[in-house]
Amino acid sequence: MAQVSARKLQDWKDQGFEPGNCPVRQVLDHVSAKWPVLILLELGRKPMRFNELLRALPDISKRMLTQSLRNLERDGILRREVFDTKPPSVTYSLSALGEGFLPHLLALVDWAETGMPEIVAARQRFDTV
Amino acid sequence: MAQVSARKLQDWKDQGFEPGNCPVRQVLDHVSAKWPVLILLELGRKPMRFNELLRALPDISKRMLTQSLRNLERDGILRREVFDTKPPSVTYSLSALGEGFLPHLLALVDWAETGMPEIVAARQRFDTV
DNA sequence: CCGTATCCTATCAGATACTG
DNA sequence: CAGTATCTGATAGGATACGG
Repeated sequence: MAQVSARKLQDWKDQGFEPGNCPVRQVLDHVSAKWPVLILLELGRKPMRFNELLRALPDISKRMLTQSLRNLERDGILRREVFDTKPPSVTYSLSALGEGFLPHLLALVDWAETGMPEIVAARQRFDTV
Repeated sequence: MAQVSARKLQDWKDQGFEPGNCPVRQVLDHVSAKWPVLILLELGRKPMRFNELLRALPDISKRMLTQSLRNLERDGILRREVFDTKPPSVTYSLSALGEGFLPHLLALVDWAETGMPEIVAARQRFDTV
């Protein structure tokens, strides 16, 4: 594993990727930020409409929901479909790209859940010193 | 996969996990933030000293490096060893927990790299509309 | 060498009010 | 229903200077 990590980093540096201009990091930032994670998990269950998401995520604001959805849509991770009914309805769903991301996200969440006891213990040790 | 996602979310809600008080998210935030990702990738290659990391990550500031290292140390993801030589030296290395995280991180990076062409295309479509 | 302390700015994110 | 606009407080993050 260390070798993989080492090779990847070297590859990037060979290509002149400074952390600042790395396109991968931009995407990672979008998907791993506060709300996008929750949004993607919700949409992993089923496609949803705007206000449906608003209700499912109790303490998100409209502003943040809109912004997060736009970012994810722009990156092609989710799809936005407008039905010109009255009143209008808009549904959001994962794209193929988004579906491909979900397993990684769940694996990460699993890792964090599994490691929680150890992490909590580490924190207590750190804080009491 | 959708089922896994659905069950997980329901489990959390049953346990009264609001997004705001979710401990998993705190950890995820720490490891997925701007600098920690790069730090973990570097330490995935080999243990490193403070200034060594500073040189490896060209545009990080001391302040941010210190802060990021402390967060990761507090969560027990990396280990900090002080050798009381003169001048003093401090080395950072991944803990078992950190080693366990690395594969997930690399998988995510891989996903992002593989998907980049599609993402770039999606962005252009989005921006030209 | 390995940090801390301070200051200062830019961006993030919540609350509120308004629109097609 | 599905947003946009605006204002404001909180937070992140860079630059610089200093200390053990």
